[in-house]
Amino acid sequence: MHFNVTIMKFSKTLVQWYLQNKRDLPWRKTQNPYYIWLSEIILQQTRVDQGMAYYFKFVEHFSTVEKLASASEEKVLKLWQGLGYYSRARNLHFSAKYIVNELNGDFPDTYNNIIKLKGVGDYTASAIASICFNEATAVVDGNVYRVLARYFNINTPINSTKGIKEFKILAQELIDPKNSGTHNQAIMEFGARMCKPQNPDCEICPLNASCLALANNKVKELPVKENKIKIRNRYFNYLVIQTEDDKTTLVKREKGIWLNLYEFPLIESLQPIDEKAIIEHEVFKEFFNKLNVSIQLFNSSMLPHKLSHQHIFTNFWVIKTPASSKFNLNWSEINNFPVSTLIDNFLKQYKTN
DNA sequence: AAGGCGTGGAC
DNA sequence: TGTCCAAGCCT
Repeated sequence: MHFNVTIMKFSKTLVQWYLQNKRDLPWRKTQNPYYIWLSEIILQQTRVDQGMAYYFKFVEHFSTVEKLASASEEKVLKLWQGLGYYSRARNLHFSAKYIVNELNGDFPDTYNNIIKLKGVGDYTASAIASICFNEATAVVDGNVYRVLARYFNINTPINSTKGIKEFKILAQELIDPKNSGTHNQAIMEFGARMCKPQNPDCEICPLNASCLALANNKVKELPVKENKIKIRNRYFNYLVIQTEDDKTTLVKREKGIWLNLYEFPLIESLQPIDEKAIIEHEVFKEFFNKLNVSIQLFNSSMLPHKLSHQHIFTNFWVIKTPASSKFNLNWSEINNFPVSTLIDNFLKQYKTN
């Protein structure tokens, strides 16, 4: 019984702090599940500051789930361009079509049905169910892991199977069932603004008197995370075709990173390769067999593009050719295609030359 | 279950 | 500079 009192105090303290300190964010003005869904997908592994402009763009272009569903995937990906984790956009679009075509346009209104949407996992289903439908399902995101690991001094790795289960159960015990949406947003906002990863504001924290990590001087060690990712190096050689009549060619990526985005014809290698190797490569021969071409490296040294899990070193080879029916994309239309930030950065440089 | 999947801000 | 990691999900 004493523990229950503590639980209620925990939630009440968080919610009280939240109501006084919450940021004024656009998705906090609505309980429309479509908009909440949109915001939650955009904010997966993404900071509010980075996602905000995309939220406004999507609300403006797709004010309803029907409008999103009837758009082309290319349009959706183009609007998503620059935000990363593009499977979010593909799944968002897929699920919009599912809602319109299979659910008669009615957004699912329970955790169990919301989580059936592609791209929606335990976190997002809990967020939508609690915020929009007042279902008492606890969210566990990076903020919640941190707040709980510190407050209860838990050193189970948060990305282990055991940790995922343990923290979900704990979060579920702590939720205020009468106030689940606000509770969930409160603990996340608290983690983002007070119990920050670096330099948390423990001195002024409303929970500092009962925080076990603070009492045990473990704040900096928590939460524990295991399995550091290994970074692999990749070497990209893009064939930037420039015909005499100002045409070029883009191709759609068919696997791995940047799936369904567009890029120039690509020769990839495990180690850097030189111009001779490019010219002798099959892809090059396919495109330029018997054509009179000149080849020039655009960048002076390989351009590093660092992702969280791989480093891509890129050369952009500008290849000038006579007009050919093989190359029929006008340079003026190139901005209609969704491309990676790597390609986008190149295009900005190239066009100003 | 472990690895793939982006980008950019903070320190 | 490198390192961490952010309202995670999928396979």
